[in-house]
Amino acid sequence: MVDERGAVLVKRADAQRSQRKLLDAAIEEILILGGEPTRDAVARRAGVGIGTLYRHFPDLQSLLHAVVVDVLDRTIRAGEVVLSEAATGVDALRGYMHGAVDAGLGVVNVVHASLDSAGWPSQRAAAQDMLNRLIDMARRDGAIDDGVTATDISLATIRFCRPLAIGLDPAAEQEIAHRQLDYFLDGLTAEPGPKRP
Amino acid sequence: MVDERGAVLVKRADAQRSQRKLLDAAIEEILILGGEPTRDAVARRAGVGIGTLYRHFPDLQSLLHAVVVDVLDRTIRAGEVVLSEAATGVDALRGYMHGAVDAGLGVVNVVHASLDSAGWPSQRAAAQDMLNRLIDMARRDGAIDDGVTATDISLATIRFCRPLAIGLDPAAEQEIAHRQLDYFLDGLTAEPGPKRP
Amino acid sequence: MVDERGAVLVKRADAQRSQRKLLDAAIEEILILGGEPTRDAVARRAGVGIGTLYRHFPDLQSLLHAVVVDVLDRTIRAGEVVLSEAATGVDALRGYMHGAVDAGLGVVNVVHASLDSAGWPSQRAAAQDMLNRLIDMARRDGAIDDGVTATDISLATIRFCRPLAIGLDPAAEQEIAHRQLDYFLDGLTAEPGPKRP
Amino acid sequence: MVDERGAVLVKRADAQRSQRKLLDAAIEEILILGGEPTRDAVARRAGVGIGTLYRHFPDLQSLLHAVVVDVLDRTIRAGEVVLSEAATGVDALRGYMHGAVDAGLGVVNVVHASLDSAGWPSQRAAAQDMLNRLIDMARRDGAIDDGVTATDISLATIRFCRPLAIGLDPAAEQEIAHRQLDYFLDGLTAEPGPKRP
DNA sequence: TATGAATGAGTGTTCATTCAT
DNA sequence: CATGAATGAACACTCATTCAT
Repeated sequence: MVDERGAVLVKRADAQRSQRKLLDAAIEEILILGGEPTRDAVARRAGVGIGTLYRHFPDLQSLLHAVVVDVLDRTIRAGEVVLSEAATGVDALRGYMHGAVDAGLGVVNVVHASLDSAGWPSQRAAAQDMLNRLIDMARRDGAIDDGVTATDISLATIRFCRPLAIGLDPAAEQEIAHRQLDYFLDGLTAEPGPKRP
Repeated sequence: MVDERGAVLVKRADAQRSQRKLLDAAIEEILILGGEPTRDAVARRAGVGIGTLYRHFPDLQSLLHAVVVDVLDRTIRAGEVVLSEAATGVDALRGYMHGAVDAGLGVVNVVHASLDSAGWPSQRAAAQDMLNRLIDMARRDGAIDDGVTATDISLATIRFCRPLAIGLDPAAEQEIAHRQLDYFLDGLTAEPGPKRP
Repeated sequence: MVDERGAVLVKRADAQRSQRKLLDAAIEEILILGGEPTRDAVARRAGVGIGTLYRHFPDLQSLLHAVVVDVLDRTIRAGEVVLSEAATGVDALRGYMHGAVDAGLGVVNVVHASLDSAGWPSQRAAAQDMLNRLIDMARRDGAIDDGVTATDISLATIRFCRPLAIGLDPAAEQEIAHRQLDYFLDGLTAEPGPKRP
Repeated sequence: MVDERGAVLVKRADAQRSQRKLLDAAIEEILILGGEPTRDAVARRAGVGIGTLYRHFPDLQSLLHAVVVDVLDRTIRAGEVVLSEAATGVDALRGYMHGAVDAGLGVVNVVHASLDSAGWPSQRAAAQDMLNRLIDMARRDGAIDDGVTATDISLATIRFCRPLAIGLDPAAEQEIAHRQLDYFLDGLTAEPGPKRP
């Protein structure tokens, strides 16, 4: 954290503060808007000039990318906690997915579309790894079917994190998502029923 | 259908044709864009002037409203068919929801957000009624829990009709939605498991 | 000028008036600025909205192109007059080039750079034709050397129409250009001297 | 060159190096751009911070001024060489003007516009003096008319150094300029023809 | 003194909406 | 009624300039 040129480090602190403010502002805007925010709005909410936003994130891609990385990081950390604390695999799975919905992972989805899938590789790998351990744990308990994959969890998490976009307030969105997720998890851990023809 | 003033009838036919063209154009644009289309694009696709669009749909609300009504009508009709043909309540429920996903009911969601919930009352009632009969049928079979409501079905249908917006092609979107919906329906018809704390 | 649909023709009159105003405004701005004008300035000077400018000239290219065509048209017409009225070939040549400087043909040059050379083909051909007749006439008089080409006249006209860009007022610019042009024409019609090594 | 405070001297050497780098960078940018460069581009090419540029040249004027002085200095030196080596006044005149075109004196013109004419007095005087000696020499040979002034040479040099701005590559620009300049010089040294009415 | 992050005014461009024809 | 030209507010982006480090 410390190198020989003190002045440079001080500068960086300033920039990091701006970046953090911009990131938080972007996330808030995305959650409020339910879509891609305007640059002006992000800068205004962050309390910095529009030029500062452009210095840190020269195009929309880089801003959205940073937002995704930020939210993924938090989600992965939450998943690790769940893994180390949950009594059973099912508990862990439930804990993780509900946690993701709570964490506002939905932000990821809003920005997902515009991003090249090749981005944020380390987060992607870390998430994949964590999910595999989650599923292994649940399988060892005999709780979930062999057909369930990490991708299933991943995509379902994305689905239940997305806003329904029918004008609901955030609280209602959350409540509905959790209720629907409970049914989904019931299905995941139940005897498989008849499938679609 | 016929009155004494021929000219007026001709006008009306013209207007209806314009309206139909605008509606179809709006739906196509929404499906292509995955979001709210520009007025110019809708008018251009419909092959009418922008002024004509504004005459028929003075504001965004009225256009989106008309689109929702149009799509809902088709969905309800599909639900009625399922109701009259399915052997069991569960079959009917599965048939309806998978059908909705296939039917691209997703269009409704895209436009849902901007609409006041008080709109399209007759379609809403009709849909509500149909869903109630669907649920009653399933309950009589003992297939679903008492806690499941028509609103659950409604909101879940919306959820599984939404695009994940992670850059998937439509075919993949559909496949994932159906797979996830199967798990959800399993959960709906299974013994309720542990819920979120 | 008249077709079966009156309404359309009336519309076009409006559009033509706007286009004319925009063209004149663009030329004035270019002459004042000595460079590419801002869209806002052109629209403001023309007394129309910025959107109107974009409707008529969706990009800078099309506006500059239209300006070039407009100015070229006037220059060619002036050249034709000179051709039909001048007593000798040298008079015609002098008359044409001084006339071009007076006419503010310089506008052409400012915008020349950004244009694909393939543009405005008919004006180009007409100008070429007129210049050839001008040169033939001067050659028949024995006034100019065989080495002088239409391209020489063309490029020299451009040169002497360009502003010196040293902060002179338009009147001084014109005076200097005419004075320098006189020397150049003297050289064109004189015995060729020693050339650059 | 040496005073008691070594540190200050070191600073000064640093500053001079920065100034030289900035000047060279500005000239390069102007030659590449064909117009006024952005400050960022100049600083980047010079390899210094934007703040350093502003320290040395607080406003555009001072930067452009320094560029002009720099280029004029070189041109005057070239003129002196021509004066001392040319056999005749006409040769000297031709040599000087063609040399200026070759030297890229055009840079001066690009920046001329924004400068108050009162700037760079010593260079101006030196140039004036040199041109006067050039003209005197040519007059003594009987080669040029009494009407030709130092200002004529000055302004004509500027004219033939300016890019035509019609998308030509630098080589073609140079060739055309030299060719046109030859005709101009022919005119300057010929019997005056009929002038513009 | 050198650096480069922050600022914000200015310009380019789109698009919803109005209105004359 | 249909048409599409005109309008201008909103948003995207650049770049000259200041100032904290």
